[in-house]
Amino acid sequence: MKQKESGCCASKHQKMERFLEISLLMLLFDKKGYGYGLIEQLEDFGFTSEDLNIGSLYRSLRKLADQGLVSSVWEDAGQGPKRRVYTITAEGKDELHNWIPILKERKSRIEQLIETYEKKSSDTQGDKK
Amino acid sequence: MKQKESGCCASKHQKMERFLEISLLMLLFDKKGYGYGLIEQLEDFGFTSEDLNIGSLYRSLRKLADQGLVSSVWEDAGQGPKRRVYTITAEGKDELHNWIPILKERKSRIEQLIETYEKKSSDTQGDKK
DNA sequence: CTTACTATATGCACATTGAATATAGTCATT
DNA sequence: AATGACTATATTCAATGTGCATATAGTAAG
Repeated sequence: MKQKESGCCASKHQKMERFLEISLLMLLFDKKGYGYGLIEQLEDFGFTSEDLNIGSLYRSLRKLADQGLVSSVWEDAGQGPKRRVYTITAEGKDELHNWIPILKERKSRIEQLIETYEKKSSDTQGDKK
Repeated sequence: MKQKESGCCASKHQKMERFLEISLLMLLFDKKGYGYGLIEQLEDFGFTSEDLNIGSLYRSLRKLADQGLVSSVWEDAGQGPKRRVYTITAEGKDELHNWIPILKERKSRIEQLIETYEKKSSDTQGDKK
């Protein structure tokens, strides 16, 4: 039967690629932000300049906008070029809310993998080496 | 500087696609297994028949074999067709070992997202609705 | 004017993925 | 031994996702 595209958190498959999108929604949850400026804020979620690609960032923001999860306006920054400033929508907040249980499940799956490894590797501790 | 392809856990980017590969290595850690039979064992790690694709499974096993992380032989099952039975190699065990800290980091990143959400959503609890 | 920086956006080649399909041996029934 | 159901492995294909490089352009400093 599958859960089909139920509007929320579409895509039954648990892809980690979406981690960036979720992180962006999280950052925008309580205050607006713009692409370039969000980069350093993403460090709070473990993104480093090495593994964060600027192109992917802008594409993700566009994708979120296309889905209606954020809205954007051009704002004059006073200093430097204008910025496309993003604000989360009510739909975006719903989407984020719906992602939480999925994140929790994913977390427990990772936990189980770690626990399984620790159990298995201690069982074979008396091996060679 | 980046960590480059340091032999272990190659690919600096934390892709969740590899979750299947890691799960397979985990299952093969202490006993051999074959493709079709591993499917139900994967349920222990949260894979369901809906989100597990048989084609991806065989491709992952082949990929692991290409990397030298598992080896395979054809075995007569007594019942039914022959099976390509996989066994983890020493390199495969090393790879799995090296993945553990990465899994732990990933887990803590997810935890932080969840905690951040719970904090933020409680801050705005007095909103509408 | 030119250089450096901020900021957004796009093009392209490549990798991953799900779904469908292919291949083929085995088993039970007739 | 012919049929059909099932086990088991493997491959093709189209769609999507990705990193990297590059394009575009406004602003600031000299």
